[in-house]
Amino acid sequence: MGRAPCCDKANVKKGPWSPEEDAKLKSYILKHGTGGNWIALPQKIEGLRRCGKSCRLRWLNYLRPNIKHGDFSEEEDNLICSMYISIGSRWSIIAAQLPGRTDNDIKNYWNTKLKKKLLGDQKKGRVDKRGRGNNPNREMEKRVVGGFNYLMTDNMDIGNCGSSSQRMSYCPAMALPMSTLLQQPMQYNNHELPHPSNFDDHTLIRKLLIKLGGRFYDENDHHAVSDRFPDITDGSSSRNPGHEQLVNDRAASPIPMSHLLQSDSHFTLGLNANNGYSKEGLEGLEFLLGYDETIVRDSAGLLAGVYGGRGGPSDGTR
DNA sequence: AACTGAATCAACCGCAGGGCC
DNA sequence: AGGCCCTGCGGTTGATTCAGT
Repeated sequence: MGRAPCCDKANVKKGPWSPEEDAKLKSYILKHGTGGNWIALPQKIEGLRRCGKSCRLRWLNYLRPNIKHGDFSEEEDNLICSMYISIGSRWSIIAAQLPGRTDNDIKNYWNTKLKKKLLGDQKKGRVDKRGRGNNPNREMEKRVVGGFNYLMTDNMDIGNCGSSSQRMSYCPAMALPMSTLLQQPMQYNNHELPHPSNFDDHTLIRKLLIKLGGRFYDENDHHAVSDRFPDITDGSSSRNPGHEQLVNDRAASPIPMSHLLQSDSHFTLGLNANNGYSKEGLEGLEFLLGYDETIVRDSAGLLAGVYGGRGGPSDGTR
C-alpha cells in the first residue's frame, strides 16, 4: 500500500540548485509554461534531473519574475504580525497580501525574526547545538502561539471577513500596529518555564484581547457605538482598502455580550473537556491568560463572536 | 586566526484537498 | 462512489553564514 512516489528518487538530484539548473528551468518555463503538470515537467527539460515538486518550489520561491528578496519593511512587518494574529500560520494567504513575497520567505522571516520581536528578545534557555530543542523559550512560544491560534483561528470563520469572493483573505479591521504588540516586551525567568500564575506577561496578551475585544458591546452598557468602536469613527486605521465598509458593517451589528455566555451559543467557548476543543489550544489559552477561567471563556467567546466565529467543536486538526 | 554556537534560509517531507476518470 | 494523481501547504531539516569569544 501507500502512495506512489511523485518521482524516481534514485534518479533525481537533491539539495541546492546550481545556476545551470536554474537557467534551464527558468528558460523552459518562460518559453513553454509549466504545462499544468509539474510532475511531468522535469522530463521535458533536457538534462534536468529534478523532482517536479522541487521544480515547482524553486520556481515559486526563487525563479519566477517579480520575486522580492531581502529586508522586510516596517509596513510588511505590521501586516505579517497582524495577519498572523488574525489567521495564524496561513502563510500562503499572508503572502498573497504581500506582492513579491513568497510564503516560504514569510514563514522563515516570522520564525527567525518577527516571532522573537513579538515575544521579546529574551536570553536563550537550554538549547541544543543548533539552537533548537527543549528550552523554555520554545515551549513558551508553542503555548503562546497555540493560544493565539486557538483564539484567533480555531474559533473564527475568517471567511466572514470581507466579501465572499475574498474568502480567506485578509481582514483589514484586525490589523494592529506593531507598536501595540511591542509596547510591553515579555520578561520571564530565563532558567525555567514560568508557571502561568507567575507569567506576568499575560497582561500584554490581555491588552491585545482588550483591544480586539473593544469592538464588542455589553447590552447592559448603553455607551454610544463610537465609544466602543473608536477605530470605526476616528479613521485612524482606514489605510486598508475596504476597511471603512467593513467596520461600518460591524458597527451596524455588534454582538451582545450575553451571546457569549450562553452555553449553547455559537459564540461561546466551552471549557468542558468533552466538547471537542483541542487540548493544546485550551492550554495555550490558559497559559496566555494566567488560568483565569472567566477571562479565558469570555475572551475566546468574545473574539469568536466579534469575528463571526463559530464556537463549534474542533478536533484540533485542519 | 580559530573555534563555537546562533541565526538564516533554501529545500525537503508528508499530508490534505480537489479534480478527474 | 471510490480510487488515483497532482498541487499546494505548513512544518521541519540541514547547510551555510554570521557573530561572539
